[in-house]
Amino acid sequence: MAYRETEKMRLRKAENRQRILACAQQLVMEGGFRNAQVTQVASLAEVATGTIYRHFASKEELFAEVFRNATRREVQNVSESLAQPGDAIQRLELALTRFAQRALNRPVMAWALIAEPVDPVVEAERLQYRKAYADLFEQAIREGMSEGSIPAQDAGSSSTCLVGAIAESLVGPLSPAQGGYGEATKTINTDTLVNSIVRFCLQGLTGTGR
Amino acid sequence: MAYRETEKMRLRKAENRQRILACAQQLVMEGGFRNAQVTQVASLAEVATGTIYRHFASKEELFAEVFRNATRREVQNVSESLAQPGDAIQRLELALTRFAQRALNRPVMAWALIAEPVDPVVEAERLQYRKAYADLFEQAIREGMSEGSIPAQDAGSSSTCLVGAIAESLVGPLSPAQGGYGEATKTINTDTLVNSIVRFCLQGLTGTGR
DNA sequence: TGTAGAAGTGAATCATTATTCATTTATTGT
DNA sequence: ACAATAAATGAATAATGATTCACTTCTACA
Repeated sequence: MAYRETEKMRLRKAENRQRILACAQQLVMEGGFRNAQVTQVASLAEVATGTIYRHFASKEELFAEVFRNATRREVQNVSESLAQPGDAIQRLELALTRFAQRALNRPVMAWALIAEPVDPVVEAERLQYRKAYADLFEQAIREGMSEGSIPAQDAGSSSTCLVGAIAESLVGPLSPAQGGYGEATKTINTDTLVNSIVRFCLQGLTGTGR
Repeated sequence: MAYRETEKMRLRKAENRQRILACAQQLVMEGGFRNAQVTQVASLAEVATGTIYRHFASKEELFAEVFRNATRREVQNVSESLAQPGDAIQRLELALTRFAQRALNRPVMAWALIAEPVDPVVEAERLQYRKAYADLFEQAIREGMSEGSIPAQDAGSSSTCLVGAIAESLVGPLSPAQGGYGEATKTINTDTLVNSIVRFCLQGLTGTGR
């Protein structure tokens, strides 16, 4: 008798899987989920269409994983911002600012994650992902309430409002229908925009202008 | 020679067109855009598939019009709320409250208008529709700034934040993935939820708790 | 009643993509 | 080298649904 899966082989398979994911992600980054077809992914990854299905149960699963990966990084970033030193307000300010700036720097990907119409499985991921942000914010708000920097309130509702306010504020600038920001306008308005959003959000939380 | 379009005929055509629109809307109200196919619309309206195409250039056009109609009513409602007597804050409070309550009363339609993934033409309508709300809010904020009930701020950014905060707060409750609100929970939590959202929004604008 | 023109019909067609699977190619241990 | 097994291939198939169009039915008017 003969074939037994060897370490080398397991590694190669893992690499292929990774490459497929990376290529799928690249396509999303370039043109959103809409023009990332299985065939495209395969040809970019230099494998046959059928190979994709050796690694992923369906297109939806593949792209759900792409979504999760892209998202994990963003959530991680927010999480780290909220773990910096400072009171809850300062940390939330940092997190919101960084989130917005990162989105504006990778507009197509951000739009795909935040607002692009996607199929139901990916949409389910999106709901989770928004929930993940909201949970992080909620935690920070609770901490603020304990330490006294944020007045008593329904932390859950407030956190959802934060997510919504920032997401909506980015949709316009990010939306390809609007052409996104032109390169020229970009650097000029980004900071002002981010400032206004953050101001509104913090004020919504604290009831205090700065 | 013979046929000349008569008044009676023009009327009948208009009625058919209307009926098609109404049936399409009904389907959206029942199951969102996703399960509103041209064939379904035709059969519900008791016309042949081909007839749809006598009245609308394409499926996308048809549903874009459905979207516009549904939307017009909502925007109208907000507009009316903002035209009530009272200072800007009071009027905004009314508008936000009514908007949220109406959405929670027609959850499937609201979800379709606010958050369901839709094709690009309808998505373009959605952006306009969100813009329409934002514009109304922006106007009210400006009035508030003039009359002194709202402190100086970027009215444009703030209005977008309002739209986002309220939309996001509704997505969870409305989303069919979450099953929407169960009937039981519905009446219990609706008011609390709406209150929290509105509180956050007004505070975001004014920097003042109530 | 005849006929020119318009409206309505719905089965057939087209378009787009995801998915399959019979076949080929690679890998492993004897 | 060979047998046993797994991985890779990609053309063919399947599925979904929008759209068309040759034909039928209806309307208006002389």
